[in-house]
Amino acid sequence: MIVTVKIDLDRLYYFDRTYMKETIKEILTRQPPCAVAVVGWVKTTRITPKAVFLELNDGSTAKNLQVVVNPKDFELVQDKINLGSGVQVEGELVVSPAPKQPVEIMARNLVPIGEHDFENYPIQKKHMSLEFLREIAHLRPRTNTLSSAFRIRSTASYAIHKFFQERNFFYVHTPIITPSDCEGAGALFKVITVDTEESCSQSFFFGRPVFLTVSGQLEGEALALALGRIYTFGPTFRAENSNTTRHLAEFWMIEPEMAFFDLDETIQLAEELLKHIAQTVLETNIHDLEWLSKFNEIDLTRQLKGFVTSTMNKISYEDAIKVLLESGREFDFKPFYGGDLQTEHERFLSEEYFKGPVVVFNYPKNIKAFYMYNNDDNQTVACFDVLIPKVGEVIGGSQREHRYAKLYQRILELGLDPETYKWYLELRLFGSVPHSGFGLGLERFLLFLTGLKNVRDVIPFPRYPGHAEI
RNA sequence: UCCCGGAUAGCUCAGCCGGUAGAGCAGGUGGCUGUUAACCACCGGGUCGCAGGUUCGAGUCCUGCUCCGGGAGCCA
Repeated sequence: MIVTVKIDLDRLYYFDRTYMKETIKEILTRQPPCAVAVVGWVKTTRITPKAVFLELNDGSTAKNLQVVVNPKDFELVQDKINLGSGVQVEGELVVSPAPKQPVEIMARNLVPIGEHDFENYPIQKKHMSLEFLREIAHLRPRTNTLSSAFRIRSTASYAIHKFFQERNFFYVHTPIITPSDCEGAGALFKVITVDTEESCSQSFFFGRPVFLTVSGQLEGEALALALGRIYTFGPTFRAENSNTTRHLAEFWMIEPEMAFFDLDETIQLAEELLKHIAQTVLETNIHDLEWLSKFNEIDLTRQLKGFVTSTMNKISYEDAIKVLLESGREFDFKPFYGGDLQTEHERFLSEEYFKGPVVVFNYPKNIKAFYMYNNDDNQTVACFDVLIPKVGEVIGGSQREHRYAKLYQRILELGLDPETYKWYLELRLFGSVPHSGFGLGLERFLLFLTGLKNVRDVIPFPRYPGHAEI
C-alpha cells in the first residue's frame, strides 16, 4: 500500500532535530510496523511502474535502508533526488515482502535536502578502483568499502583504549615535536618556523633542531617508570621515501610501556591486545566485515574468529633461521644467522610455515636498537616482532635495557653520543627496574581486520611521498 | 631510491598482425505489475597521458618525459 508523498518545495532545507537522533543503524533494530523518520543519502534508485525504490545510507552502518515511494509522487522530486543526494523521509517501517531486506519504509513524505550535482558526481553505483578513489579522498568515504574501513578503524581505536583502561594503563600524551631522533628509526621531518625558512640549519625557536616524532617510546619509558603502565596512541611521522602498500609518512601508533614487565609478559599482552581488537570488531562491525569479505573475496569473519580462538605461534629468531634454511626454499636473499629477516622470509614464516600470525623473538643485538635488553648469551636482545600474513610486521617491541652500565656501554659501542641520551640514561640511575613495551602500527593491523591491501585505504587522508593534497 | 607493469568516454575496461574507436555502468528520452549493482529500446558522450620519431597510414611500433600501480629496500 503506497501513500501519497507530500512535497514542500519551498522548504527543501528542512529538518527537525528529533529526526537526527535516530540513525539507520538504530532504525534497523526497531520492531515493525512503526512510524519513523530518517535522513540520509541516496545510494541507488530503482524505478518501476508501481514503485520507486531508494536505498538510503547515513553512514551509521554498512546496511542500506530501502524506501518505497509512489512513482507519481516521486516525479515531483525526481530532478532533485538521485545517487548521492541528501533526503529526508517520513513513513511507516514495515516488514519487507522481498527477501533481500527484513524491513523497508513506505514513504509518506520525501523531501530533498541540500544541493547535489549528480550529473558530475564521481561516485558510481558500480565498482570503482581504490586507485581512482584515492584521487578523490574527500568523497571516497561515501563508498561502501572506505566507509566500512573507517567504521572498523573507529571500533579498533576504541577497543584499544578500552583494553588498556580496563587493565589500569594510563593514556599519556608524548610530544609530537621532539629533539630526539630515537636512534635512526627512520628519516625525520624537521620542524622549522616559517620565518627561518629552510636555509637555516636549525630553528631558533627551541634553541635546538626539532623534529616530528618517530616514536613516543623513550618519553613513554619515563612515564611508565612513574605511572607503572602507560600507553600512547597518536600520530607518528617518518620521512622515508617509501612507496609501498605498508608505509605512510604519517601513521598512527599505539605504544604501551610497562614497568616490571619482562619480555614474555609483554608478548602475552601484545597477543591479548590484538585478539581483543579483532574480537571487538567481530562483535561490532559484522555488516562491514560482510561487505569487505565480498569485495575482497575472503572470509574475514572466519579469519578473525580463527585468530581470536587460536594461540599465536612463537619462535625464536635462531629457530626461525633454521626453519628458513631447512625449508628447501630458494630465497632471493639467503637467510643466515645474524642477518635481518627479509620480507620474503617473513612472508614464508607467516603465510606458509605457520599459516597465521607469528611472534619472532630474541634477534641478534647487532640488527636491533641500542635500548633493547641484552640477553645472558650476550648475542641476542630481548625483543619480538609480530608478523602477520600478507601484511608483515605489525608490532615491534622489547624489554628495555634497564642496567645503566650495559646501556651506557651499548650507546658507546654504536657510536652514539651519551650526552644526547643523558635524561634517558638517568632513568637507569633512579629506581631503574625491568620494563618493556612495544609499538603497534594501527594501519597495518587494519589491513588484517579489513582485508584491504594498502594502508592508504584505511586512513582517511593518507600522507606518502608526493601526496598531501588534502 | 631500484625493478616490473600500466595510462583509451565521467567510471570499469576491450581494442588481435599498424588501416582512422567499442562495451557495460553513469547521464538523457521512452517503456516495463515490487525492484535488489533491476531490466528493455533509443540518444548524447573521446586531443586514445604529454612530446618527438618510424610509416602512405600509429590507440597499436620506437625514444624521452609525466603520472599511477605492484614488488624490493627501510620500517610499524
